[in-house]
Amino acid sequence: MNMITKEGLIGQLREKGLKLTPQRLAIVDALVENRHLHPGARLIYAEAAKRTKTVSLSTVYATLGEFAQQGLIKFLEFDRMDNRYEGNLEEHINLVCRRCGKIIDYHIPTSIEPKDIARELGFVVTDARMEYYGYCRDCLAQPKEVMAGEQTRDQDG
Amino acid sequence: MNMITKEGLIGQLREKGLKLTPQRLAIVDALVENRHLHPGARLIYAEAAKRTKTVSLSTVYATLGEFAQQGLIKFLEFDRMDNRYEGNLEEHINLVCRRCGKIIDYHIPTSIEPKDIARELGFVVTDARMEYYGYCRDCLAQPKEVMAGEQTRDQDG
DNA sequence: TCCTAATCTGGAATGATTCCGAAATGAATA
DNA sequence: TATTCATTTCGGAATCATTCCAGATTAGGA
Repeated sequence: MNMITKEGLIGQLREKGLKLTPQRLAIVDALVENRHLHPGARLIYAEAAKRTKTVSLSTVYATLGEFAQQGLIKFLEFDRMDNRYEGNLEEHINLVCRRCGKIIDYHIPTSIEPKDIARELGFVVTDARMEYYGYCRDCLAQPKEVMAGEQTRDQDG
Repeated sequence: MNMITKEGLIGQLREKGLKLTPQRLAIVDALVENRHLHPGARLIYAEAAKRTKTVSLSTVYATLGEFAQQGLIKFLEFDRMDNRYEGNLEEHINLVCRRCGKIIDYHIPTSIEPKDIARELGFVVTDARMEYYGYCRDCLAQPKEVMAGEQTRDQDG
């Protein structure tokens, strides 16, 4: 496992010489406590706001960007207008439910070898990202009527 | 292979009862002729505009959305503010170069079995998407100085 | 306690995408 | 060929996540 923890993140901030501001600590908390949700900036903002007197959305964006850049968390470009961040740095597939939006991590048993790609195409892989879209167990358990007539997204049926 | 072709797309439009307007034909051409580029809406708009008297960006968006919804092309949610569409419907990995932005298709030799996921998690996969980020051969061939100091993106290092 | 680079902030700006009502037009039909 | 109308197109406004900015604040070393 390679999940973010409060201590781990704070330790890394110290190592990298980044200041420990109340805003950052609040964001760290929000991040860790919601790590399984693949939270977006808005959620982190809302959660962080509960934990400190002042935080602005600008700060949340800047901080998450900084964290991602430093490799503390992973940035997911997603969902058109709602990016997400994740604390699971392990290689895995994100299973994205088209109905409820929930994201489930699925550990990859065998992955495509970056070495093969480098050899074949000369392309050096630095980062991967995989998503399978579909319907999660909970949503499948819903009565049919509820599922029917629901467009998954505007565009990509 | 399962690449889009002009005849194929037009045939499908007919089958599905969609009208063949000059705008759509121009978009079809733009799509087919740039299929290896994973073009975004702006590019298609620019290319389509060369091929017909009138096209609006709204129309391009609507049309690409319609095509994707009908399964003629695949919609890629991407790049924060610049989505892409692709004509390669085959299962593959998109190799995204962090420097020049080029996207190379890499055919998947062995993929993760949706059946396994369904059995283990009850998650039914309807659609997949995989991206490996890194540097393409051409960019790696550049002198080091050019590569140095280049941030891949704002956020996700 | 001082000092300064690092941070924070609110609001304006950005830019892709969507929405909307009205005008235009394929193409089926008479 | 003319008629008809559901489909498509259009442009411009609206949306909305994210970024930018310039000034105010502050963490933390000296």
